Amino acid sequence: MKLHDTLSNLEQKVDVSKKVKIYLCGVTVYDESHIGHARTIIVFDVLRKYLESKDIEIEFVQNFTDVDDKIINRAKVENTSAENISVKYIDNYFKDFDGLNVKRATNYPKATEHIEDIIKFIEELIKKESAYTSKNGVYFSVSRFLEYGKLSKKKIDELQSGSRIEIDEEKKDPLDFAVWKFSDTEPTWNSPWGKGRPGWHIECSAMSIKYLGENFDIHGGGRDLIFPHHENEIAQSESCTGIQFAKIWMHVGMVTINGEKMSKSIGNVKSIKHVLENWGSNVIRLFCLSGHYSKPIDYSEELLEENLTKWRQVETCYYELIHADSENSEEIKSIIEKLSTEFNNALEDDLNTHLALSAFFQLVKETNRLAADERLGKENAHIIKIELKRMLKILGLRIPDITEDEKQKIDELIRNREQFRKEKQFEDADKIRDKLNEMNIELIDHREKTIWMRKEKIKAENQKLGHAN
RNA sequence: GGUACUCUGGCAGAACGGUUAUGCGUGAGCCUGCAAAGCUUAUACAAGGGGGUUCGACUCCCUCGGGUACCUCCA
Repeated sequence: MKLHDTLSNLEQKVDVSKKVKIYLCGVTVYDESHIGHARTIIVFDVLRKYLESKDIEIEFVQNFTDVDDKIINRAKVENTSAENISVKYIDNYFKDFDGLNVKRATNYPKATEHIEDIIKFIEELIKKESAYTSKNGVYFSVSRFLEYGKLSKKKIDELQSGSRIEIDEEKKDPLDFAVWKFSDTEPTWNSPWGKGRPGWHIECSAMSIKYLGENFDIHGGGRDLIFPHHENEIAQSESCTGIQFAKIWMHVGMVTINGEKMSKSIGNVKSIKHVLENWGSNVIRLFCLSGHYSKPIDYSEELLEENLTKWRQVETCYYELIHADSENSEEIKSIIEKLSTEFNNALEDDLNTHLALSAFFQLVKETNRLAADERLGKENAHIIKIELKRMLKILGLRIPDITEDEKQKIDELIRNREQFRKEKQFEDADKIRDKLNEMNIELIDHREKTIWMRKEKIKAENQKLGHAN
């Protein structure tokens, strides 16, 4: 598998001959997660699920930044402790991302639980004269790391001239950044240099190296983290270990609204809770995977509706497969193999989820075509179902199981309806159909038989219908 | 101002130096008691502008222009 590496600006092969170690910069837990976070995390979820589908072992570490000025400020506003805030939003995080069907990471290290590791890391930096103590804290000395700027392709002198950073007289160089900030307001920890708390960048260096080693496979996050966060991580880590930090840097594009980045200050943030309630995880995942991960994607109701239409096709396909009982009439294996290969090749080539989805939808279409023609045989359906399920799993899409009880009830209602239809008592037949619709069961009348499917309830769709009426 | 990315049909969006996918939408039709869903089929002068390289460029190069992001916290 190849991935585009921000550092080298080239596609790099992922070494899958042994366990693949991935570190993803998670969220700062001071507020609800939004669709932008969702995109990044869903992209990595697919990366991981794809590799795992090939029986490659993955170690996936994603941090929680649970000590930060924003958390502290929020705590002040809500008149509570920083800890309460972070606990609340970590809880919230899992609600959101379990809802989005994101597989849990191997480990979710928190900054506050790794203060000792961070202190050790800083000690090492000081020993190597890459960091120094000043009045306000311990700073990383950018000038000591000659390759500073290599990730973001920035030149140090240009950074300085264009710098909007307030000049701190205590810093040797305006570009130097804090690895430890002195402070007396809680939360604080004791350190050899004084009471305070860690800077933001240092936690990721310390924790990624602790769990994944000094040189691991993939480090990722949103594009907006390239500078300064990831640039600083490289500087700290490579200064400390003397060897290459992450092998591949993978960055996910922003989610925009009307072409603008989502941000609190513009007030255009869409929370995961909100979109999950209105559209459900399948539609959101399709939306997030609809373009190449490295490019921006624009959030709009129209696009979500488009993805809802597609999702309905997938549901139809799935239920057609379940109900298939015609004679096999054509050779299906070769086309499945072809689409399966296309799907894999797309993902192998820099995780091209858009092309992978093309292959996936071709499989869906092909199935629905056979079913419409009453040519979907049981054996063929079985073969298709295996492949469809594989793709669904990698994409993280899910169709809820239906219980035997429910099935029997539905089948009985359908039999009753068939009887009414035979007797041309259409009003009674339609009543049954309405009743099933209320249960979110939709009927598909083929020439020879009627099958049913359970439609996912999508609030946004119902609202739209409500408006139309 | 600097840096990076980006500019494809009504919309979304890929690949490729030589037939421009795929999906949505739209039109027509099929199926149906009706509907829904689905299917079939049709549909798009498509590549920001201008140069250049080439037998041939959407694809490579130059140039001008637009957009977005980052340069401060941000997924």
